[in-house]
Amino acid sequence: MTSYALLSLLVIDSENQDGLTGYELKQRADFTLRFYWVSPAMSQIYTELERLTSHACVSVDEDVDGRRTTRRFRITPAGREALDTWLRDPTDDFPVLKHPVALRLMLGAMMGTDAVRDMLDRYEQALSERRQELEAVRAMLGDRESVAYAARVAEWGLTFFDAEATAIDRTRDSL
Amino acid sequence: MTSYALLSLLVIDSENQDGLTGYELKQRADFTLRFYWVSPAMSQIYTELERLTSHACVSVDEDVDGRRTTRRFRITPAGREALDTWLRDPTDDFPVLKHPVALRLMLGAMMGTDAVRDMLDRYEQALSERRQELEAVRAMLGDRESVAYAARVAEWGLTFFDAEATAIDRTRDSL
DNA sequence: AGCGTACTGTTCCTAATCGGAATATCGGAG
DNA sequence: CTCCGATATTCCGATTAGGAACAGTACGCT
Repeated sequence: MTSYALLSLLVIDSENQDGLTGYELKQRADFTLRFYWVSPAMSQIYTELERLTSHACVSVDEDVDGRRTTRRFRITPAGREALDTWLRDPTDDFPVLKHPVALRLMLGAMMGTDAVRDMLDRYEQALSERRQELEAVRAMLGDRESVAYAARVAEWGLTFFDAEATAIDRTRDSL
Repeated sequence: MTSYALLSLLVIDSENQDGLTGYELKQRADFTLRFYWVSPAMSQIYTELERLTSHACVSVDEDVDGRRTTRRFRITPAGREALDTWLRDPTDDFPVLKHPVALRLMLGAMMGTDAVRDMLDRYEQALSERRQELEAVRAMLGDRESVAYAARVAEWGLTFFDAEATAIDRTRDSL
């Protein structure tokens, strides 16, 4: 799955002819991918790139910058095709949510009402920070047609964050 | 993290004096834990139980049932304490969402509007099935005080599902 | 010029998690 | 008594997580 996520980052960047380094891919992942997926570990990015290269889904350019050589990766036509096949595969699986707050809330009786309230407050705070970050991404995308789908994904994320805020309020009211 | 999830299942079941087998834990996880976490693989359940046993957080009863011996696991006071310490730890991390639909939506321009619509329809369908399952769990919990927190977690999940439905609608309207 | 330091870029290591297949026993329907 | 589904555990390989370690680069500062 992660390989498709990386290919998608490479496609999105592909107007830029230079390609991306593993390091840059990590940065892009940290910037947007993390809102609806996870930002893969460094280690995984490089191993996936290795694999994608061996499948000819990405091509590598070795840049010699003085004393070190860095590698820039670009998606190949074969990579695009693999991505396209995956996009058309109708067996999309269901989203996975790992929610530490819910996990703890389950044991609210053991925590006590005050500790639950504190936890909710902390989560509310963290949530509003994330929301602002995503809002900034959304604002940056504007209404340019070329990034319309990215904007839709950002909107989706904002809807999710708002629902979380609602859930916090409802839970607090029920205590 | 998974070990705490298992401990929480054992705590919740602990009115029942018999304890649970690994298999039963898997069933409980499939039933509720999957809505706000993941249902761990068999392999992981047994390895975690092994580890928890070695840390004296769970105790094991070997039941000899005819030709085979099965093991029932119960949480120990030390296990409760470990769980309690974790519950009071204020460093709860942020929820992680892995959303395949959003990942594909990002490349909507490559999919084409029709394929995007189809994907949204399929997700809407899958979502309503999940919602019904969770609704059934919620109904089963009723308003008994002993499961009030589980009910709150279920409500939280329903709020999430409703937000997903909203996001689907908004995305569809924007196409 | 030399120094410090933050950033860029890659590799490496370990642990945790995933996903089921394989195995084997049990319990009940017919 | 036989078959089949449920119970129970083990095993395997692959993927994912999370950073530390290492090395070069860019840039401001004195």
